[in-house]
Amino acid sequence: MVRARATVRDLRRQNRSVLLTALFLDGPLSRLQLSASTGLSAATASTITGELLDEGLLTEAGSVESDGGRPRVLLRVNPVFGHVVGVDVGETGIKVELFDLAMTRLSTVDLPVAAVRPGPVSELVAAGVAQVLSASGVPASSVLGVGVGVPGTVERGTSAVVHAQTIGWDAVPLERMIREAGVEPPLFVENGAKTQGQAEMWFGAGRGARHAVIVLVGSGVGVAVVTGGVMHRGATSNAGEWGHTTIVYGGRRCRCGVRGCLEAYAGAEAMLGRYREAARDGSSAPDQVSALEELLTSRSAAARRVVEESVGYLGAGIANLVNLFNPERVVLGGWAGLALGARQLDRIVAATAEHALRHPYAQVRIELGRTGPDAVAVGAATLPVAALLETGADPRSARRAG
Amino acid sequence: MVRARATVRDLRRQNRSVLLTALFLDGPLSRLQLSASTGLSAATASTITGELLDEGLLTEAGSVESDGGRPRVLLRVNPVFGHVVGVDVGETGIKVELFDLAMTRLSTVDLPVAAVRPGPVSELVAAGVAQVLSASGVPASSVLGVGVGVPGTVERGTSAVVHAQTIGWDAVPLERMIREAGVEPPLFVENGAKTQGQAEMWFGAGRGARHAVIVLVGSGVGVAVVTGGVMHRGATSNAGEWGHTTIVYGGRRCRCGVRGCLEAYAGAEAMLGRYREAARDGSSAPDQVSALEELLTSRSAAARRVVEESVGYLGAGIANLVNLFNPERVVLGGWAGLALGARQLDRIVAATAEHALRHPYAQVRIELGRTGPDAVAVGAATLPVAALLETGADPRSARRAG
DNA sequence: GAGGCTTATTTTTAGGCGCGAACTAACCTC
DNA sequence: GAGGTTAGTTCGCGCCTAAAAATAAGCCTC
Repeated sequence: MVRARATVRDLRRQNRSVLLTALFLDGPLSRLQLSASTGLSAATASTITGELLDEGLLTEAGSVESDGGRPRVLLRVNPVFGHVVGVDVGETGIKVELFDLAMTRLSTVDLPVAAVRPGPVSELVAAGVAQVLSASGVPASSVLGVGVGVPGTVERGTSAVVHAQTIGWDAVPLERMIREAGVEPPLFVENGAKTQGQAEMWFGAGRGARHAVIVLVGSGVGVAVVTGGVMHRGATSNAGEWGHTTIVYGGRRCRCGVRGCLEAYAGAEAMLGRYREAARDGSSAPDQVSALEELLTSRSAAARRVVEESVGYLGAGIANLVNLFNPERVVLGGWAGLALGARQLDRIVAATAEHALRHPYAQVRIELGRTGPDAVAVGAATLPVAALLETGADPRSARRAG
Repeated sequence: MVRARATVRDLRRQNRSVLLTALFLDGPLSRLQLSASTGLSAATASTITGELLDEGLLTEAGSVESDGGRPRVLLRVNPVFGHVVGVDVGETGIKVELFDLAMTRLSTVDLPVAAVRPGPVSELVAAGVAQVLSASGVPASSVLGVGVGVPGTVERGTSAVVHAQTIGWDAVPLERMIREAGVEPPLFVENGAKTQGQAEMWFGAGRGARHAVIVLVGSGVGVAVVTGGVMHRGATSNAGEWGHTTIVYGGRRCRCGVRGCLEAYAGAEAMLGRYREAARDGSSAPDQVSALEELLTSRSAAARRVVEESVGYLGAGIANLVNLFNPERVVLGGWAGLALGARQLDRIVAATAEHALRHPYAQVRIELGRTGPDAVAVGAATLPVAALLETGADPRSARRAG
């Protein structure tokens, strides 16, 4: 409600941003189409796109013949104006990916990690960034930014600080550390669930929704909430700790120490834990992923009961989000969420319907996620792109040339 | 992220809005103070305030001598530029209040209601509005808008529609009905918890916070969530149904039909219900308010256990909000919330601390509400004011003269 | 009590911006 | 190649804010 004052320069910046965003999200468009879809006059659309073409942000992308008139020239964001890097810092390894501005993946590097300690992780990130650049021949000066998705919450001050209880990170100044390890482009550190949510919003099942909840079920559970097209962060970027909301007051003890957290019931670890307790036949699976697969396909009564209960808890948890946020879309993602959802989406939806209020439930569509295994990295790479689009790539603010 | 295009007219509108909002919220200010606090140049602050003075939106409010220079002339929002009406539609009666633009209460009317049926309610609202106007001699043409706080959720389309399961309202076109009952000024229908939250944000314990959660415990429980200074509404204005989030999976059946809702544990009705079950000595109190008072002051073991448990459930519920929204402030309000909080705030805070994650909890301050019993009406009256401030009282858009 | 000093506000000037109208460009059909 | 049609550009206008200059309105000192 309380906005900041604005000047004519802000006007231009905003309209540049609007045009650039329209072109980025809705592919090649002619100047007149742009004018129609943004509401700007043809004159203004023309002068601004002219400016953006001069600056190298846009390129022409062929033309479309029309029935009897001058053909339209299609414009698009120049894929090689700059590049972006997305990094997924996981508990077992680091994935670094390089994209051009059309979000085409140019290079990928996977680096295994023995112990997720901040020092070595920062070094590996820097090494990975260098590797993807040299592998694809992209000069470092062309990189608009490096996005980093991390487990745990990210506090954004002058320099991002990471808190991740589960891997023992307490107030780790990761942004500074990565910078000191030799990464020069602007850094964007963000919680992995939020970067993955961003990927679903731009390229996956969240496309087009203004109010959406992206539920991520992996070993634990997390959520990214988008309201009014904006990712929800809260006062200190700690928002969205859905996994540790109480759903069974006085229930099972969670690894965070509290009783009855959703994560103690609905994550892969919790499901497998409850299964181990229920059936003493001991899964032989080597890792969580195949263990969950085994649990989900098992026909034993114990397995089926665990799965059924988990579906119930997850549905209730989703219903809580539906009641609180009233989204138009819920996207179920994360490796465990996709595995569970592939077989049980109907029943998850039914459990949600059972626990949610009729009215908000009637507004929502619940879908499976549609981004691949590198969603965290893709989402991380969108962060510098989002920054570029939001500022309208204002040439007056400091920016590295393309 | 995706904004709309803007023109020079939007610029002016926005800067008018910024100045007007600064004056409304931070009392009388001189032109130069305005310039400093908004970031606008002194010249612009001067021309815009000149315009607003001409239009009657502002008045001079004395001057302050300075040490050796020209004294500053203080400006303020003209209290009699227009008036606003706030209506609280409750389950037992309707309260109508008239304010000037300085939010000074000019007149109040309380109308008892036998059965909350939409038709009679609309008629009563219209009658109440007419009464407060004639009582204070304010002409109807001076009323900028009438805000109406209602139980249940409000769907805002071309005309607001109310859903309130608890009182049997299903898709009631209240806005149209009130209009047809003879209320002419613009109508602003909103959920009562949200209007009360708005009152706390502007005049109560929420002042100054950009991310806040206003928890309302009455007969049932509700919440208003403010993120980034904006009241959270969701896709169809149904957001914030905290009372029916599951906190005890499979627990007590709630009046909404689902098991384990927070409202089945933490509202006054739930507390009294559990008390009746626990202690068969039967309260003799004539109404809920005094019954709760009795419960809270009773020294019986049963009463103390019920209160203690309720504090735990409420704390867990608040912790869920803290984890999900990461607010800087939690305000506990509502008649039952204030009664409970007056004696047990420490223990509610402790219960919240116990259930919330360390980090988001460390950012939050939990306080008692500071608005009086007419908070819903005051908050409702702020709705037209907020609309006025947001549009910058643009004289080009249709508006009734002051 | 006149001149100088200080601070507040208004006026003037300059640089931008988006829009609408008029204009040019590039194609098609007959 | 004339006429028609659609796409894109140019130009003048009205508005906007910022910066600089001018004016207003007090206080202080000698």
